[in-house]
Amino acid sequence: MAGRGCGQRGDNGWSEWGGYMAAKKRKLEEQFDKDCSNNAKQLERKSNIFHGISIFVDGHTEPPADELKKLMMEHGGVYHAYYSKDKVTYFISNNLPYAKIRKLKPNDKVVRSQWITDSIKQNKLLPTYDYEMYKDITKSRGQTELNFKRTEPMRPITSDFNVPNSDEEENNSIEKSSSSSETEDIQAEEDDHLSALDAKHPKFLETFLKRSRLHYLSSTAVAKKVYVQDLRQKLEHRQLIEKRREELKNNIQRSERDYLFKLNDEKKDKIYMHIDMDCFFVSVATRNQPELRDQPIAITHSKGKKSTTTNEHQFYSRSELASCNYAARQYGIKNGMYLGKAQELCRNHQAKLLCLPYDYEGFHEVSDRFYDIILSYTLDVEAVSCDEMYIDLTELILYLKPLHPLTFVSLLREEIQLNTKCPCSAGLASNMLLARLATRQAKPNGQCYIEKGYEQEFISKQKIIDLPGIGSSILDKLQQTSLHKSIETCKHVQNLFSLEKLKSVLGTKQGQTIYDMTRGNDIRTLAKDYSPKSISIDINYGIRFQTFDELNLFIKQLATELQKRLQQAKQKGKQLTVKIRVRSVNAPIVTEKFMGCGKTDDSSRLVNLHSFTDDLTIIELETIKLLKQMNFVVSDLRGIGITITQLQSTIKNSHGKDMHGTRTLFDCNQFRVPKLTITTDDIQNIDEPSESSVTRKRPIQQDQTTSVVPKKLTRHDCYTPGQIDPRVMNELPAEIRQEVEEHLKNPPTTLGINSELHQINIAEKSFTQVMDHLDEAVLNELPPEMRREITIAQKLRKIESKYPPVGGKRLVSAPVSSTLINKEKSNAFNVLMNSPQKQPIPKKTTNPIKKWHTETILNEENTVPIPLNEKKLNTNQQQQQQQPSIAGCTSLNDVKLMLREWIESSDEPNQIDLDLFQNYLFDLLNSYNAEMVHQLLIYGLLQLKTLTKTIWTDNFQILIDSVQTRFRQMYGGATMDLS
DNA sequence: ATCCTCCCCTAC
DNA sequence: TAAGGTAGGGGAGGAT
Repeated sequence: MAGRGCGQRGDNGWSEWGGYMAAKKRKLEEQFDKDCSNNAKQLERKSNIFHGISIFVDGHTEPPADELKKLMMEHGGVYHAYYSKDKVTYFISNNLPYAKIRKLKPNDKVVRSQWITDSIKQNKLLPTYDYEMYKDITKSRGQTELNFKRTEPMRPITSDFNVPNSDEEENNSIEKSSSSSETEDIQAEEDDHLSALDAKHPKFLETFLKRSRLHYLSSTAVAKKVYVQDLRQKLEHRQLIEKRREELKNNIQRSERDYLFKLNDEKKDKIYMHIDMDCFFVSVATRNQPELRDQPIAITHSKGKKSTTTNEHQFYSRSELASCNYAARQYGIKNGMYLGKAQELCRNHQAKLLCLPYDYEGFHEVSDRFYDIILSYTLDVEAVSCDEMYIDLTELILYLKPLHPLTFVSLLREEIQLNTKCPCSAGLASNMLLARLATRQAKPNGQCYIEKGYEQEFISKQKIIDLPGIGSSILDKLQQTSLHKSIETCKHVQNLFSLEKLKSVLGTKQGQTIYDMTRGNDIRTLAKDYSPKSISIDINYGIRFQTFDELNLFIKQLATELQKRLQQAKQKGKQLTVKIRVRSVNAPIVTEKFMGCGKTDDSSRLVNLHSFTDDLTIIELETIKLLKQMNFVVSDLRGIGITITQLQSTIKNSHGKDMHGTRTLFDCNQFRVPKLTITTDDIQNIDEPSESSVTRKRPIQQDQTTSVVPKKLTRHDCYTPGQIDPRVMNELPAEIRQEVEEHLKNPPTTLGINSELHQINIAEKSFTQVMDHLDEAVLNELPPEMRREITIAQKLRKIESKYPPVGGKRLVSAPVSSTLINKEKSNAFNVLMNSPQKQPIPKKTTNPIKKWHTETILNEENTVPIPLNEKKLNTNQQQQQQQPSIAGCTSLNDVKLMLREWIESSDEPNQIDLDLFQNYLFDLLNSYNAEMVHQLLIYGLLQLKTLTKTIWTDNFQILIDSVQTRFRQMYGGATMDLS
């Protein structure tokens, strides 16, 4: 993989950086390279000849890429820093290797840079024909494809000291095991320099996650927990277990040992097993070449270094070892170590480290087999990770009586070995802690049973650092308390620390835990009921942004991924935490590890969401909001994470049925629209899908059939205007509370309207609030007619909420609205109320404009625009004090950008979008920002002038007319001058 | 005294 | 080059 941008830059446009540039390394230059696009934004627009044209520059060009970038910006075109199959229309290059051509779409044109400069000279867009480099690109593709499809097979790369004759059969067999389609893809990406380097690249997140070992570990751990959990519900599986146990019982030949073993089941003796694959990644990668296992092996992304002529100027690789085998460990090599370091250790022993690539497909396969074998004997399993679990063997051993546990375990391990070609180790003991430590003792490829009577002896000699949950930090704390004595084993702790001492050094819980652990005590039982407590995404690699815009774009991707995870887990959360890592003041800008985060200062911030959510936009907006509260320089950002906590399952509970049933989570009293009498409680419940009890203790997760207990309101709580949190209500002094309730029942604005109408108003509010919170997934499943009804109602609602009475004059409820509300038989209504997923969502985040480019149901809608006079509805809504916004944009510039993107991206606007935009302009007028309205309309007209989009122009004119009408109403007949 | 937020630590 | 993710437990210290 060639270094991106290596040959792209001349000195052009960079004189301002002068000596700075000269002083820094190429990697640093790349960052400023990205920055160029920002500078370009401030460039003067000279023409629009490249309108609708976007380019990607590859390789060395004249003028260089930076200059081309600038030129494109000045003349209305778009420059992409990365090649994207979806976006780039012209590939600019003066010398493009064939290897890259195959990456292009058939219609992509490879054009010489001169096309750009000539076009500018003549001030018009010239035909590309004379500048195209590979005119027959489409034709030659078939051929190219054939030539390039077979990618260079992955081979084991020996670092430092190369394996002699590395091209021989030995390697071919390895190729076989590792040249999955995935590795082929990766290889394909690597052989040109278009791959995703940092988080600015649109594909970065995807490629990163695909390759990240840590992501693999955490995601598979969760997957296995879920898998075991699900299997427990399956009746068929219990039958399988019975069958398998039967077979086992019949097939074993008992030895003397078996008859000697007695499990004292009267004393309720327990027997736990911990089982773990040995150096999982390496074992899998070599499962077809076990003979390799004698030499030191590691799994790395880096291929190590091929050339081994001398030891001088060896490149020190910062690629981390995902896993290394025991042969490597004997030299002090450890998982997570930099490859460079590991190579050094090997070199010290005149050994060579064999670096093998990741084989994620194989990991999955082996992991699945490993689990399925064990699960075919028992479901008393707690999944720890893809290659590790705890098993409560008590019941199984009683069943297999008088079989010795270790006899069973050897049979089991044998089966695993045969089936996966990978070794594993197991530990047995009377509790989970000892079982786990026994495994460590057993490794590699062994088993160990700490029998009664040997437990104290065993635990005494265990190292503190080997206890689960004890890391270097805690060890340090312990050692610092008695500098003169070495504290290494459990025995040391037993002798030197009283319970009180431990608690004072480490805190109550940790102190107690360590006190117990060092004595071999552990009262835990298998965690059988898995439900996640948080779902999150963290990226601390490749984070390099120059502008907030770039960051925002990445956050959108993060939010999208997080939403996906929430939905897959069928969870919604009520709390969102953003965590950032910012380069420490003294840390170098260019990190030691390529694209790493270096030394950082970390901080986090959380917000309590208004309701349980898995909504992309809410996540995105709340994240950005929190980020804006945190002080940091964007270019110093090195890591970012979003965590959703306070989870609630969205699937059916014990009382309800799912979507296709009749009752759902949503189908609770609090979501029913009351018929006649309404209390303030009912209104509160719309906003707060919680049980009323204030006494239950957090955490809330135990019972998913009940909702969350209200938490105290804090400064972070966010409520939309017009909504009152019940907790606030409860805490108000009685007097004020009464007043507020009174106000809710009889808002001043409804004076003179009879009481029945109040109730309708409130009912209407409830219903429309519910409607606001529907998401497109639910809407999509409705029949078109219903959908339309709802969409119209949503629009009404939207408009209603945005139009406080003008000039003190109240308008009467429009008929549309009340019929809709009163029509309890209405299909749409019923379906809505039975919808499973819907929870109230803060209104501010339901802006459908977000869907401009991800068109969902809205563009299918055949919605008739609603005449202005029908839109004015009676409302109790409080006046919104916030600055009007659309799709999260408030500043003139942002809205302009969005407007431009909107116009450019479609041949004709869809009605909903137009309405939303119109509403937004009205909002601006209402907040006396006619100037902005004026500017936006002018800008829109200007954009349309350069295009020939008739439908657009017509629609935009209609919009302008409406705005003018509104403007006249407000400003005594004056008209905006848009000429 | 108890809760909450913002960390830190650990594990795979 | 390189792919330093995530879930969960728990402590410090401020807020209530």
